[in-house]
Amino acid sequence: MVEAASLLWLRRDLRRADHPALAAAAEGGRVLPCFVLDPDFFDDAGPVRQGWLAATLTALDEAYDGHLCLRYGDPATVIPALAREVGATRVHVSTETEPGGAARDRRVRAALDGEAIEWVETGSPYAVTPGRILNHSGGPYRVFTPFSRAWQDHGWRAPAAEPTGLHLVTAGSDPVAWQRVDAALTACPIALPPAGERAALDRWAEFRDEGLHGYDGHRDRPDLNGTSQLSPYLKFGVVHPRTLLADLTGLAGKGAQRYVTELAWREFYADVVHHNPTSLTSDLNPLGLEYDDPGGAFDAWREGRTGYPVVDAGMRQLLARGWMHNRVRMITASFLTKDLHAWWPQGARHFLDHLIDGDLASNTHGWQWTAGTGTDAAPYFRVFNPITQGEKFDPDGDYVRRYVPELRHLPGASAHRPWAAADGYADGYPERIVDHAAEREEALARYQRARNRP
DNA sequence: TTTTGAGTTGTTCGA
DNA sequence: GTCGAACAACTCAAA
Repeated sequence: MVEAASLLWLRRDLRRADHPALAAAAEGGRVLPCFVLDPDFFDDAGPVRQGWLAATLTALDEAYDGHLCLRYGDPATVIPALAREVGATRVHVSTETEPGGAARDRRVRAALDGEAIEWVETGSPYAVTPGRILNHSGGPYRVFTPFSRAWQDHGWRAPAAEPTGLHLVTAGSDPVAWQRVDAALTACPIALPPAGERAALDRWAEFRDEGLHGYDGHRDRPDLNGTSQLSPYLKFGVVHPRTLLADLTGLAGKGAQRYVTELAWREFYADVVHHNPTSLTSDLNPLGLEYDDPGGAFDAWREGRTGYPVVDAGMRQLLARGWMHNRVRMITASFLTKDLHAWWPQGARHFLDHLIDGDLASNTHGWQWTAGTGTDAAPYFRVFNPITQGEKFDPDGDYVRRYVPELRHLPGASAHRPWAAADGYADGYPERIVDHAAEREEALARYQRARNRP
């Protein structure tokens, strides 16, 4: 057993490069990098999210040259015990801003209190740590565009330099913990993207050099491969947004500007959650709408058999890939909230259970935006039409046919209207479970009633 | 303090 | 088929 001056407790910063907490830890002597499989987070995560974390941890251990110490248990017990075990006098972390993680950190700090072990926070998963961007009245922004301007004006630090003279040490991992990781890899029901930092940076370089130019025009097209596909890496901090922003700074063009704006959305929603933690589970702006329990219709939505092709393609893409195109996330979310009249947390939970990029703040507030309860006082009349949205953003029907084999016999855009084709239902595609025009009227009527209620 | 302009991503209808 | 107007009222941000 080699003693370590510091633990580097990794959480949403599972990388080596551009890592301020690693740099800070390295300055103080030998470093033990560790990760805690927290049953509160891990055990109920579902096989897809567990699988992606497991693959990421396996790659992380390689990135740290096999030095990653993995333990299973409550961090409030595990971290102080590990620090004692290796004689560490400091625990270095990146600041956790999400309410659940922040509460966990408070418990761990309390457990370290009597131990003469210092807690050091350096950096966060964001270019600008949530809470730093304030409006002229000193309060938080609740509208995206002014936030985005203020965030860009504020700017961010350059990427952290690679620490010199880094000396990593090893401590025994909990064998049960690695067994759980291996089991999660085996049990993962979907094909995962390549995990780890090398894969993330390669993906970024490819997108930056080849995809960014067409990003502004293609990002809304689920039939094309026009997005960066970096969200699963950003979720665990395998790549830091500041790394991307540093690359984007010198780049002109609408694609680069648009990509910066998309990163700003991630920061905006983290900021909104920082100032409104209860918005993770309830309406940011309670409207007093009447909601339905969609019952069996919820299962049809979940499994992709609503009879609306682009909705079903999206829901099946989610189950098959652990990922769904952003445009289709909005269409499917609108369908659940406006056509089936469900309360948004029911859908948000399903997304979070199946997305490998499931980010609590972005997912929740994406849903709240669609439902009309979130930021952006949404016009009441914003109800997506799943048919025209499909025809507009999947104009050749390629996306639908890719994920809905029952519609592969329908050419071009006709895949969006099987009811209009003589043989539209020949391969067993289900009939529409609701009439969109009627449910749109119902949704508008509910908004009207909520508005008139005292 | 008051006022003014704006608010990611839409749909439908009628000319 | 294309295009502009209408679709509530409200909240937010900044001058």
